[in-house]
Amino acid sequence: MNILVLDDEKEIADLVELYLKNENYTIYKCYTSEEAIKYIDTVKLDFAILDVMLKGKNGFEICKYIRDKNLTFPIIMLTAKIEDKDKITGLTIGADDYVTKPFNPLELVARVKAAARRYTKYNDRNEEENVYIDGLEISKEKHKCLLYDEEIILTPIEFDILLYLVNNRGNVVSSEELFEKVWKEKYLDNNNTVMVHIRRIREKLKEDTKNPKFIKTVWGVGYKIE
Amino acid sequence: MNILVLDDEKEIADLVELYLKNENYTIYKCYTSEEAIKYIDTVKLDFAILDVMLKGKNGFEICKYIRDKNLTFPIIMLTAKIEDKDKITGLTIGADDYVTKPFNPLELVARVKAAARRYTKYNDRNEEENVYIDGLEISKEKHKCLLYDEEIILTPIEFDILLYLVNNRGNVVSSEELFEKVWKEKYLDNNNTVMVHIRRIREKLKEDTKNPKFIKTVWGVGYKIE
DNA sequence: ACTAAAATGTAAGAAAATTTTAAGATTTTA
DNA sequence: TAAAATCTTAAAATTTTCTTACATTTTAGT
Repeated sequence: MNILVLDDEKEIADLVELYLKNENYTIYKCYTSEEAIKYIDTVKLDFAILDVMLKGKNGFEICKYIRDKNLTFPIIMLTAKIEDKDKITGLTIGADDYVTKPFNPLELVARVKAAARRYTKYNDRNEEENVYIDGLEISKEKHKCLLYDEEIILTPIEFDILLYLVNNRGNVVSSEELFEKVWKEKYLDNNNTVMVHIRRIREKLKEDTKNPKFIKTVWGVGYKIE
Repeated sequence: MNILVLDDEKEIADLVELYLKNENYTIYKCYTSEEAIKYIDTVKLDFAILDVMLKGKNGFEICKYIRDKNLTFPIIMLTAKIEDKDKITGLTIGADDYVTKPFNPLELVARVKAAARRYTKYNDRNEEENVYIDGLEISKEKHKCLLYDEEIILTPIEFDILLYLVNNRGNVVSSEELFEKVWKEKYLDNNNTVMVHIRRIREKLKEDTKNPKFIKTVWGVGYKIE
């Protein structure tokens, strides 16, 4: 994840950088808004942490610059502890959260993670809500799976696998692809984890082992639902 | 879709307008409640986004004005993070959802879409004052909970959690969502606060621990009431 | 302002359910 | 028929949820 960090107080920028690098994020650190704009224009950023009060342009304007470019990644603003809370609200427009100085770096890290989590959640919400296939009905919102109107209790991973297959109805999906989409991590050695899960899903869907109705195996390639 | 946007902070109203126009909605933007009332009286609106705290009339009164006219389209309220919880709860009555400032415009767009979808799906609003589920009766107005006609004394947080679950009957609600809705704060690390409250509610509802009747846990996802 | 009671939050270990692993069995392909 | 791919199974490892006790905060009454 590429994170832009902008603060004209060198110590703070360095501190933030130190803690975030520790979480294996890539940091684009800058002390002036000019540098920040350069990064915004050239790097594919995933997150920004901006100080509100800078010498020249203030952080709010950078935030606005980002939003005006229709970039939607999360932004956290750093604000000095001011009495006037309305002012904070005003200055953090378009941001996702703010942290008042002085702050505990660990709290900042926690907020970064939380904002990033929320962002991916809202970004993934693009698929259709309900899917029907033969006797199978899957409701993403209710997190429910019905087989001939009878509820089938699936575990989170089982549900995600079935949903992915159903969303790619008609296409063959390899174990590798399934793993990377559901687990959201790189597929390394050929563990048969996916296979075991497929087995359990078939079991719960009361599939005929020799001739599955829903999840078919395409030999040498993967699985598919027609 | 015609959306009314009311916020006396010009930047926020403009930002919201920018993002919603991008989704091909028609925006009626205003900075004062007077303008808003003019639009409400003259335009056939489908949605409203209202700031709770305005200089003159507050957004809640506008919300009430809309509901008193028997208009049932969805309303999302914008609230500052700082305003105290009780006040927010009071002020968002009659609204469908709220978003705390600062917010990511993308999140707002997602919530608008979700509220609109729900609205068109079931056009009957969840406006009833009392909810009955099996032996459980919840009176929103009286802030009371009856189990087989016997009053169960719930603390404010317990009541809010139960109410939220009941209002989302049939859907699974994650701890994270529950926390953000009830506490109106951003959910950071995995605290088990929600879990402990669920436990206490179950206890008061005399749930069978191994097989709860009302609040079911959906493993890896959250809780739900059917 | 002080105190007691109630409400809420935190943390740690127990319990429950899921997920991974690994090894042997079976099926398919060439 | 042998090799490759997939399936099956069960136990081990991990994750999530539950429970409990206690700490802290808030509220209400003097």
